[in-house]
Amino acid sequence: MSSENEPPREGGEGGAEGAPPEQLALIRESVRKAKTPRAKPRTWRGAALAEELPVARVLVDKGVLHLDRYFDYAVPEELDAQAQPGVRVRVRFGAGRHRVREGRREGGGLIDGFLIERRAETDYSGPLAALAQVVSPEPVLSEELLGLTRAVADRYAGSLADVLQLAVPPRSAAAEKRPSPAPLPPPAAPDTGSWTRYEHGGAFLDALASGGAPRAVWNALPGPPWSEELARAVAATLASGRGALVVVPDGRAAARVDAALTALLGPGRHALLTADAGPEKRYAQWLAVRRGSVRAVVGTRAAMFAPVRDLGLVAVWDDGDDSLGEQHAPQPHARDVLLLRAALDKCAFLLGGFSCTVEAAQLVESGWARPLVAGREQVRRAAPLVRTVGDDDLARDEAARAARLPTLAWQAAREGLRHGPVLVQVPRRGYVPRMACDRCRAPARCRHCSGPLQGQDAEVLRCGWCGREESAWHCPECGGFRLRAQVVGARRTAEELGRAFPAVPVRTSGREHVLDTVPGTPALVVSTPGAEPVAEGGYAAALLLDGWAMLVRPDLRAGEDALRRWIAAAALVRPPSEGGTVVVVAEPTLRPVQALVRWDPVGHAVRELAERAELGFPPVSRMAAVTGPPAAVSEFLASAELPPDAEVLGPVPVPSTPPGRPRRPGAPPPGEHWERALVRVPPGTGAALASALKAAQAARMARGSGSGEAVRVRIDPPDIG
DNA sequence: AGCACGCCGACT
DNA sequence: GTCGGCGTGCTC
Repeated sequence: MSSENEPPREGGEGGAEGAPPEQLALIRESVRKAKTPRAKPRTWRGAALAEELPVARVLVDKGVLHLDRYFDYAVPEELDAQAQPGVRVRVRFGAGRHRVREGRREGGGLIDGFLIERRAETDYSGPLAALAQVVSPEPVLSEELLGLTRAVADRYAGSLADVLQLAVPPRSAAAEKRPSPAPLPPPAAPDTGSWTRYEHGGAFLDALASGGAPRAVWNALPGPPWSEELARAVAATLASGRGALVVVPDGRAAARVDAALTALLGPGRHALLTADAGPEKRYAQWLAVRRGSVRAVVGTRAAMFAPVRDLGLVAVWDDGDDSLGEQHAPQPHARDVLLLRAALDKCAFLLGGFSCTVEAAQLVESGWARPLVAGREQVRRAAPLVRTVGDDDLARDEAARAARLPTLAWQAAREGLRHGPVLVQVPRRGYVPRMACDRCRAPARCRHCSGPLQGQDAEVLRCGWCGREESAWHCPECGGFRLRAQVVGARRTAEELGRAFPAVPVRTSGREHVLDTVPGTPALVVSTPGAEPVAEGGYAAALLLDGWAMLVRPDLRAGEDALRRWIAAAALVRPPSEGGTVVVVAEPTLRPVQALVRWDPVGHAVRELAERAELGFPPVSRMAAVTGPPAAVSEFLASAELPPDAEVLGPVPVPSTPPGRPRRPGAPPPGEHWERALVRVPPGTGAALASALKAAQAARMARGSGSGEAVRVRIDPPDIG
């Protein structure tokens, strides 16, 4: 545009004449201060400024550099109408824009941003640049969404720009052009349905329907589908005239809730927000929600930011599933984002699952949420019979050694197949099998560091801790020199079972081919955890074969995770009145195994929580990980003004990525040595820790690249040993 | 991150 | 008096 940046006419900008004089004066003053050689007042695009509120406060979308600062821009008159709070804008940003050549401002690339607010004046002392463009008049960033994203950025010591990238989907002009459908009136309140199985279940639904904001941790029972119960909670909230949001771990679960909502409410009352819809369709759905055409949302983790109007309920299902943790900075977890939403919007909160995380138990323990559980009688009626096969049983079991499967499992499979499908849960292929002595079953350990020896694909034994190769292993217990894998891959188990029951079809569900449902006829269904299909009428039996592998992981969550996966599979099995049986191959004395047998995931989580509190572990204490080159980490920690009772653990070296495997975020680049320190603060100090770390990051960025390399700060690191 | 500004030494 | 080296700091 040729008129851009032309020197102004003497006496100011024609169209701005009627503006309050002090506003214009301020803008003109800021222009006058421009460090141009022949400082003259300027206009923008040769045109006038907006009369009212001529300043636009903009969040410039430029990664982590600026952290949470806003920048003020002048609003040209022709953008006045479109430049509303919440719209996407484009601005010039960069030091280059002060370069003056032939009387024109140049340089500074065009950058995307969000218009945060319109103001009468600026507190910036330099000259304001003009908004270059309003990308679209759609106000995608509402005040509520801004408040939420800011709270998430604070909680996770991240930048607002990073969180906004997660919260606002990329624009699709085509989707914006299409009008969203007219909203439907609120539906009638649903009946209580199977919520009567839970103590206070009916009261919870009533509270939702009458506009209340109850908060509950819901331990779901097998039987009537959880998706249907969740749909009822959504319907009750809609009936109150408010909106509802449900976040689930994966597309399969979202499809189930979607189907349940359609069955209960008919089409048009809810949106499905998942990645597999494709960007344009997804944006159209998102817009329909933002525009208020649709009042309810079900989706995967990115839906946690969905701009539902007048939010009455947020719900999350199976919060122990790690896909509810965002992969992108600052890695917020859906459960915690929805906690923030419930607090900010003063709406109802529902955290449901067949199992129970320590975080969920903590919400109940602290009194913030109330338990929504079934009585023991209901549990006994719904949960299948669980039997265990421990090490002693295995040692005595000749058949198990010969055929990899314990006798009890064979019996359960044979019996189950007479009545319907049998589920076989096997470890994921990613789980490197650990090795043990073939004769006495003593685990094979590294002779240097006692780490676990693992069998690679290429038949090479390698220590899982120090990485050394072992070529001449022999058992220190019994002198044996033959090894066996402790767990068997899905394919081999499937083959073996198929041979044993030649008349029965074998179906597999896993990484590549995930089955959604299987018919209720006899079949062996071999599945990895999380990929179990739902069987029509329920499975007659389930064999959980990976107990050993799940429990030995050196992870705080190993027990909770194992229990969660077992219960998820066992919940697909018929009730005991129909002969439903589960066999788990794991030591019956272990706490998660006992919790499965008694079907008491809440009790398990409560005990775990007590232990974490005693040891000062999260989520009772809040932790943050600081990772980077050793010098950078120690410099960072020295410069950070941590809360007074913060405790620094480490730093310890970060294990480097084994060659040939993809580098995970937070792992050092090949050839570099990184360290990680953990910072721990007592309960209630989490916010102070996050803000201290954020401030230290900001200071570090401002100092520039000269004084050392960047460190990564991660609140609530998931993989602490 | 770019990118311009500025202080200081060397050269026409 | 003027050119240009890189160190420092800002981006509305």
